[in-house]
Amino acid sequence: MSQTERTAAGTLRAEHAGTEVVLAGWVQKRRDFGELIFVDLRDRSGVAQVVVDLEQTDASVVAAAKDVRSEFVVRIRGKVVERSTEAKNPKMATGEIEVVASAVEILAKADTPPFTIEDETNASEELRLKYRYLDIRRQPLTKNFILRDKVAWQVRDYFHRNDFLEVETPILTKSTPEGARDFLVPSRVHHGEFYALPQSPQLFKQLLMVAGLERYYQIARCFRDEALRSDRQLEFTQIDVEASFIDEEFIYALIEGLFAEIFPPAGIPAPTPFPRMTWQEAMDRFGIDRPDTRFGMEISDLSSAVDAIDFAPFKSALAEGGMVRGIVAPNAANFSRKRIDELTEYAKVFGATGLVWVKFDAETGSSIKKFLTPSSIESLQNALHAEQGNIAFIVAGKPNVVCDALANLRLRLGREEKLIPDDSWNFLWVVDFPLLEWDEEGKRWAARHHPFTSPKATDVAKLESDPGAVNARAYDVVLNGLELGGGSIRINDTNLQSRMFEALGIGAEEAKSRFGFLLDAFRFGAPPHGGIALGLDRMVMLMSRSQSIRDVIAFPKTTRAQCLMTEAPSHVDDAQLRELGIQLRAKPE
RNA sequence: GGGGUCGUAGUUCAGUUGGUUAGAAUGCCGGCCUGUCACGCCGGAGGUCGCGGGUUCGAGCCCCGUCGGCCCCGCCA
Repeated sequence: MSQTERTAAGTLRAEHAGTEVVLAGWVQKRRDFGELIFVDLRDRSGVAQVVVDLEQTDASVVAAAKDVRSEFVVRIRGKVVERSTEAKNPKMATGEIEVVASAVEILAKADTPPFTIEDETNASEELRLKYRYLDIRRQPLTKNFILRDKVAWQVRDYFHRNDFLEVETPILTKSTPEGARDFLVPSRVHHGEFYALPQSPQLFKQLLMVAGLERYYQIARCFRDEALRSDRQLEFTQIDVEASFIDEEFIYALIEGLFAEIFPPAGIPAPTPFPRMTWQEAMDRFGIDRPDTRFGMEISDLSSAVDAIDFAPFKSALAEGGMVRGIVAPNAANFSRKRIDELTEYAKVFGATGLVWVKFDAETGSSIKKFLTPSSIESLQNALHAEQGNIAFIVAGKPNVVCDALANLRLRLGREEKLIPDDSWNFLWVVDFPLLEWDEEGKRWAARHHPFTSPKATDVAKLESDPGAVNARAYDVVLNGLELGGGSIRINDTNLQSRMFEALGIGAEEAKSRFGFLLDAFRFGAPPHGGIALGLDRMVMLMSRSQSIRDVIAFPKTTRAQCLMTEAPSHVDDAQLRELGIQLRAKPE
């Protein structure tokens, strides 16, 4: 048999009947009837049934098929035949046909796999991660990587057509303590000094604009030494984009154009232009900067409606500059005391001190019933736009706690009450982010996006007088409440950049030591520029309907930041450490 | 750093108030079988109950610690 001649098993259809094919792949399953043996053969494209029949071939072929076991690697020559009507299997893509074998060759034997290689395996994720190469043999994962490749290809094609250059930026670079924790790499040549792995190619892509490349993109690996989640890994991939002589509208149109090409083939319509919402509106209506607009249950402000309610937590929240806000769910009857208690615990996770509830029905039940009067109930109901039979949940406290708790309650209730329509996809631009946010711990203003984000021209004057009121030329693109990416128009004026650093409490010296190379570059003619970075992993996760980012990354880490297959991270030889000038010290405490 | 949850044949799980020999399904191995595709039938092998300590006459079960998977808060955008 030829070593390379092959037909993809999963592509065989009735129209191929009569052709002679060579299949090579893994044995999905053997069904042995003695002198008649069925072998399901799997390759990357799918599975096809092979028949080894003593009536149609000689005994040596049947004997070879007898030796075959699950996951053996085999090469089979045979003829594609259409199955008889009763023998067709509508559950298989290749179920119209089968391959009658004339030769069976075992290319490699295999131990019994630790879990069954089937679409619906019940193996634990722990086991699947240890034997990741076996997990990827399963069609659902194989398909994810085929999809990921397709998306990456479409991205490159799209940006290429739009005159963007893909440029690689360093993996070994300079630590910039702002933002996430850096991964550090010790320098052998320079004892005591370290490279950092990039959290994103941010500074490099701006330098490429100064370099005059005008339009840059990169499918770039990024590294952040932070806690892992179902949608976060230590290393992840961004579609990183930057362009010169452009404005926000260019970015919106560019990304909408990209999404309109890559999402619809995955069954996700992306009608353009996408709606836009200001950050303030998102926070007021949804309590979060990445609202899921697939359902209502919007947040209502109750600050004046609770004026007449003599309930101490409301009074103190408002007196201390906080807020009282609430959301309304239908079907108050669905909410038992037990369930309300669970929701209260849930609200506390986000820092709420309590959760007030009010059922608007014949005899208004409420956790604060003794503080309510008919008129205060009426004003609450009006402010909440609640109807009879509804239940309201109210949180009082600091603005960020109230928003956080209500936003998460809303999402949970939306899911539990089945208010989120299936197969609905809402793209959204969130715009007009604040430039700065107050860092309570550091007692200073911090950049919400990063220090190179441009303030809105109309707000520049307030940079010193009222930093919190300055809006940024920053934007996020959101799908169904998940942030797909974000970016900004950058500062290209050295004077404005200095004022920004000052607002951030970064002195000239510090700015020079940390970002000197960028500031130097900007003195030599920086074009107006801006860009965006999109989370490729999250996009593929949504397109593949995966529940976890791990399902779209070939070799992911566990939530404890380990690779169960390679057992990384691991100890290294003392000799390696010595060469790097590194001595380990005891863990603190 | 914190909270929750899980850990028992290869795998997925059951295992009563602490009780004598830890079960099931599936997979695996052997035999039979010419139309299966969750093949069927007969037979068989397979256990450090995550790990370490403790309580007890006796621990899979109770207590303490520890390791690991997942989810969440903090963190991260």
